[in-house]
Amino acid sequence: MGNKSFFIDLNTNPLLHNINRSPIPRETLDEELSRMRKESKKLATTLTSLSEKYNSLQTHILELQQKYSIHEEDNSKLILSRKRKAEEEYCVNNSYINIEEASPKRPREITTNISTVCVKTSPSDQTSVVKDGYNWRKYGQKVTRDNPSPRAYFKCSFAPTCPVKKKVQRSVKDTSILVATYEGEHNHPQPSQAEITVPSVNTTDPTFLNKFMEDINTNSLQQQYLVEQMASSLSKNPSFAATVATAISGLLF
DNA sequence: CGGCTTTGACCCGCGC
DNA sequence: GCGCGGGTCAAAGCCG
Repeated sequence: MGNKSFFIDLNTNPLLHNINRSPIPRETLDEELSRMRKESKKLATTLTSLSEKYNSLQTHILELQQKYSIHEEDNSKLILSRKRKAEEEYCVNNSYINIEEASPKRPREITTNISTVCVKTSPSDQTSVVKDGYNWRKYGQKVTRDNPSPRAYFKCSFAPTCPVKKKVQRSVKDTSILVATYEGEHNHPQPSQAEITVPSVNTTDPTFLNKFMEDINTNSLQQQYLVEQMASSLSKNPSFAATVATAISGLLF
């Protein structure tokens, strides 16, 4: 046995075998085949485990959604005005939903593009700041009837040029969740991309998993968001599963 | 000193 | 018409 180190290319480029035709001993090939089978088994186990975790996460999300919708219904029957009910429903089924039309009950105010964003914060963080890359000026704060946490009112710093307003209030059910409601569209570029707390994720990007691993090590909030993104992508994006498999196999080897 | 936050007062729509 | 409650204003205070 001379040089025991050899290169495995997993047959990704069959042309290489034609170029390098030096004979490989059968024992070595058998050994390698056996090792690859083991690795394949390990990979299958990892994927099964990942799939199980995803399923349990999805079940959990569905349970939460059901809980929320039941609660909303109760609230609407008891105390909430129609307007407030409509506003809260924006956040029930997703973390980010665009609503094209404002409440018809307010004809005075022609508002378009109302959107709601739920942001998970650390429980110790008591501020009402949702970093989204724009600069905001707080112009009011109010304690509302249905929520003990005060609602903060913000205007874009570019006002009056920029008509965008933002309302931020903690969720009644989970005070670590900040619910930000945006009204209108910015008519200017984003002043600072660096301050964005919630990152946008391109799950079709092959380098996504590497970025994901880095993020896990640096930011727990981002970690939670990215896990949600992954769970969502597993169901919505067929190529994402392949990307995950590739990345995992990369880690294993 | 300028910009931002705080906070009480005021406005206005909605339901009764 | 009245009261309630959400949204906004604006003066005062704070901070870099």
